[in-house]
Amino acid sequence: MPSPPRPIVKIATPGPFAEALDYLDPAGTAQPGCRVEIPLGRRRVVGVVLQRASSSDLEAGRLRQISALIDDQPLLDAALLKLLLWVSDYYQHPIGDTLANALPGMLKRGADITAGSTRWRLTPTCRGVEASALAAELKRAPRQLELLQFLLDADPAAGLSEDQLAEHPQWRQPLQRLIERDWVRAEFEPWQPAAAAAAPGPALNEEQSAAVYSMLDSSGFATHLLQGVTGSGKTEVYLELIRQRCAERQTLVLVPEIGLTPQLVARFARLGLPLVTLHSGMLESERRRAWAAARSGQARIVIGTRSAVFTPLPEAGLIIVDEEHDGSLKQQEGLRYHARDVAIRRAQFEGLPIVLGSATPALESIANARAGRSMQIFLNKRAGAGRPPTTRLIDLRSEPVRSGMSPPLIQAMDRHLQAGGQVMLFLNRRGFAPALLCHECSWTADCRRCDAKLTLHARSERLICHHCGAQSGIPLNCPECKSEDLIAAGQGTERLEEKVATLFPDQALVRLDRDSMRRRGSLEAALQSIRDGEARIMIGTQMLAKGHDFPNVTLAAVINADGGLFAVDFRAAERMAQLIVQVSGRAGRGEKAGEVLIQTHQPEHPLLQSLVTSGYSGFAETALREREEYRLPPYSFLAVLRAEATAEAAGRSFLQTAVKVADRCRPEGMALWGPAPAPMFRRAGRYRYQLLVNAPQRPRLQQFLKQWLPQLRALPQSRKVRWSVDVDPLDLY
DNA sequence: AGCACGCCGACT
DNA sequence: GTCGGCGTGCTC
Repeated sequence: MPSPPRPIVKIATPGPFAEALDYLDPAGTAQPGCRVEIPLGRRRVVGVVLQRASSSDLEAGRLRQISALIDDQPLLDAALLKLLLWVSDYYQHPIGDTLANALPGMLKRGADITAGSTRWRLTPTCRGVEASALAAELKRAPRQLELLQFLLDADPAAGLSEDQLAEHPQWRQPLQRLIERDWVRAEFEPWQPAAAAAAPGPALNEEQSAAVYSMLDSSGFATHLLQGVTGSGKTEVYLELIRQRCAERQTLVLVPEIGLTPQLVARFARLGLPLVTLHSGMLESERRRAWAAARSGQARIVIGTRSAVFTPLPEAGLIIVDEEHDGSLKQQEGLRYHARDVAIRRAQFEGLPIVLGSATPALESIANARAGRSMQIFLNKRAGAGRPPTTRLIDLRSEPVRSGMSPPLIQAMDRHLQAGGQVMLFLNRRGFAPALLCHECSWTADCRRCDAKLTLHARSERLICHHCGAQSGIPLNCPECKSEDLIAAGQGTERLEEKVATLFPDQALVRLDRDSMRRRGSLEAALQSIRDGEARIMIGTQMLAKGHDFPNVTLAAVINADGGLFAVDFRAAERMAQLIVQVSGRAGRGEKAGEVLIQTHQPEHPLLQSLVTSGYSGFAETALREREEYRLPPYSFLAVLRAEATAEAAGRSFLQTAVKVADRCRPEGMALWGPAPAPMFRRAGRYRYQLLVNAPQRPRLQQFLKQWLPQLRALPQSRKVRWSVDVDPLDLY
């Protein structure tokens, strides 16, 4: 008689396992989406059940049993599991680690999913005793007294959360003693996400209403590309759409960096719906709580960064991806997913409408709209008083430039400052100067571990490598020829700040970059001083360009636009155009007319010309033609195989083998480019190579990767180099 | 990824 | 003699 089928579960396990591992579940209680504790080698780990099965490819004797069931209800619902399996498959990433990307840290480690929190409070017993008596009793227990004082200082109604308590050094032992005295007690409180009072917003203009109306005019899965110029009021369109379409359901809002957009969160709060945010700056317990509130359906609006695309939403009704072109939506290590693309897939699986919003959509998104895969909606008018700024190119070849500043720029700054406007200058290079060189022998200060020049930071008196972080002191004379004639070459924000300070000594100046904003709260302080009008001139990197609304800025200038025109990376021009448009969006948001100046050595460059004369759409037209001609995305589909090692040739040799393997399974029309040294060959002491796979269709690329990568994993060589695949790469370095 | 096993060099 | 370096291999 055949033995009855044994209850087997397929479990996604942390580790480099491409597939799920099989375990026995004799009780048969582990449902898909539940976490389980399982033995793996000599350890115990937390895995997630993907599937129940009645047989296994593995011989029966090698199967082990689940040690414990953690969740009796699935933590991840079927829809989310399906999405995560798709992500693992599409990005060629181990399933266990894919799921790890979707779960808050605490849940990954097996913590309980309580949609509430433990609050620590003083008991009535304690409150009934005089403070002096308490102190007397704890005379010989100073740590308990300190902790008690900490609790006394807290709001008695709110008490202290576990996290707040953990801020107190060495809290566990004294807390235990205080509990034993019945002076302190833990109370569990079911948590409700906050909902502010609903408040009316501004009335929509005709264009905004039309946008909302056209997005309402669809059911089920539909992608809407909302291309709205800066200041056109995209957010109001999102809010109205939620009000009309999604008030009874949950809305997921993805943003590139939440730290930079507290204003956005504040505006969504106006809906009067329970709202949570999810981003990396939160404490782990806060993340778990927000995640749980989304999963329970209590949170109706979930605003989060990249990984929030994996939040469980039992009653999802709408997905919004704001600033959909932004590169930080793509994860650049480990599971290299693009949150926008995953969101589109999720919307498709769950039959939801999705809105992609941007003033400067990714060329992929524009191409999708043209191909009829999404509906493109334009907001061309600035809402309120703002008018579009005038844009002018400054030809650096015909101007005597000093420290990056041309006379026409200086004159324009003078004019705008005299008129009471604020001025913003953009330079995508922090530090004082991007190179230090010897005037006598042309020695340059290079990074020892990278193929890069060290950046001179004058303020901190260091030479810093912006690629690996290595630092050294600034030499007084040339290490080669001993000359004292060392020159700081090129422009950084620090030097620009110094120059502008001498040109406009009476104007308050603020510099915004990673170096000047290192201290907590300094960004908020700087932004406030700009909004107050206290700062007159702002100098900064990208940081300054993103999303902030400063009504009194009338002049915005790009100090050097050349970087985007001749870079090795085919997306450099797109990024430059997006930056220029974002920068332009900073000028003239209030009542006064704005002006935008762009300094360049290539004013006649077709991409720059089309951008200035016909705006971002004109640029996109030109850029898409170029992409089509060179068979680049969105007219082809890419994957990069990267390999690096401390030995100089190991990466190349692995990729050469990979090419040989590919030749055996390469489908029609597929091209392999390389292996070639990465644009920065040596970085952080490792030699880097890459191999580009270019396919005419997405399914063809997928099919190829699925045959190719398992063969590469099986190569003995593959364990001697560090390698990774990047499907739909954004950066090619 | 972790963890053990195993096989070579410098120390109590 | 052993402590510990990190190469190699395995985990349902």
